[in-house]
Amino acid sequence: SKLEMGPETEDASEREIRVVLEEKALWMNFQELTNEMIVTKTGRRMFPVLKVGISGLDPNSMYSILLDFVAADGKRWKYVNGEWIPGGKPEPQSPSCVYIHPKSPNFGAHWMKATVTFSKVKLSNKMNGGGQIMLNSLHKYEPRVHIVKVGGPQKAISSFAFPETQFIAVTAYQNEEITALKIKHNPFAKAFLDAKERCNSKDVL
Amino acid sequence: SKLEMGPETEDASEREIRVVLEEKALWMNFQELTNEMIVTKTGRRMFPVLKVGISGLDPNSMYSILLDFVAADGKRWKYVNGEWIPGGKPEPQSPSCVYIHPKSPNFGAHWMKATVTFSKVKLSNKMNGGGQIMLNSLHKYEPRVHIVKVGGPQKAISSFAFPETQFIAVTAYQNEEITALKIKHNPFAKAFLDAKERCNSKDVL
DNA sequence: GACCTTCTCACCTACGTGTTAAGC
DNA sequence: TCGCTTAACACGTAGGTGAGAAGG
Repeated sequence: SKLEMGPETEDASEREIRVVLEEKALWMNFQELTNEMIVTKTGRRMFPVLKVGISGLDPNSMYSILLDFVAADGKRWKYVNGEWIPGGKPEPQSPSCVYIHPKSPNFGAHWMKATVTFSKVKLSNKMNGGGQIMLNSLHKYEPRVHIVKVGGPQKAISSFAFPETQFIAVTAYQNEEITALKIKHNPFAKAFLDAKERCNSKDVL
Repeated sequence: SKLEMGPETEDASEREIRVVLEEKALWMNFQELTNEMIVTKTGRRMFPVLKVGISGLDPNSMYSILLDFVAADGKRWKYVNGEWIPGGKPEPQSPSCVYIHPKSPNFGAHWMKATVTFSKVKLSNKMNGGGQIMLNSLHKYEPRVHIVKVGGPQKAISSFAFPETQFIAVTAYQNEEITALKIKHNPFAKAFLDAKERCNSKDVL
């Protein structure tokens, strides 16, 4: 299912819904180096995980929280001599499919009482309708969160983009500094952190 | 949070909501032997897992699905000489706390499109507000599912009990036939299934 | 002693990592 | 060759089993 959007924040009128990115410092460490996210056939989780704090909802109304990825430019990027350089011809990119946060739909009170975490979204380079989001490898994307009021008169959608979380989709990491940063912070990559530590203690001996 | 119930099926009027137990044959294997469920301080999952098919909801209305456990009798049971025998004095038992299915609230269409599975409910013998359900060890219980319409004028609750799924809460299995049946069917107990198989092949040698 | 509960343990399921070599 | 993708792999996280010994 795709989401065709008009201009952003169609209905941030009366209440002023706010969505703020969490762990911004971590994201900026990656942004500095130009962030990369692995895409695989079966889908790969994001790291860092996108987490947001939400406020300004009606506690008693029902909302769904959506995540999609906007092509930051239509360009194909290439990593040469330690640098990302864009291809010249921007192709038109349609917005990605939409990931629906698994706790959707739920009350405004639920979404506001704690950080909303998109830990389970999976990025793929193939379309295989298992809830994964298909992206084009070597293209740049910007995550975007949508808040949709459900049950009521519909058409109340607010959208929020997070430039700090931009990344280039890749099938294998290009910048080894990105790899090192992922290993340093992602608990699931602990095996490789341990390996590096063993290496370092060898150097000392 | 407790659920005080009047007579069952307060509002099964116009639509006739139906809730049917899945994997009934498996449940009856356990029922035959008098089923037991482990309770621990931190909470233990049920096996078999309670799974139900739901029909007759309004696809566009919002419902929450609840699970609780009714004390089948107030009696304390005892396993002696390979048999469960009840104690004489039935104590009054209040209904258990309520487990809210994690996909609640959701549309009728969602609940009806696939089997609803309570795999994550945890049974405990202590009260330690982490979403676990406290039961009294050595007492007999009957699982019960409630369907609550939310958002609307409330007070529309339908309840369904499943006699085939009755069990006695225990801190350690009493009937070794129950243990064997659990090991046979629960993938998480595969270690003990393998051990038994190694044993059997030894016998052959 | 008898009965029930608690804790630690080995052994699984299930799956998230980057690495590496092979494929195209 | 080169650039990119794929699949198998070792090694983690995270947590669900009953066994068996210890506790009350």
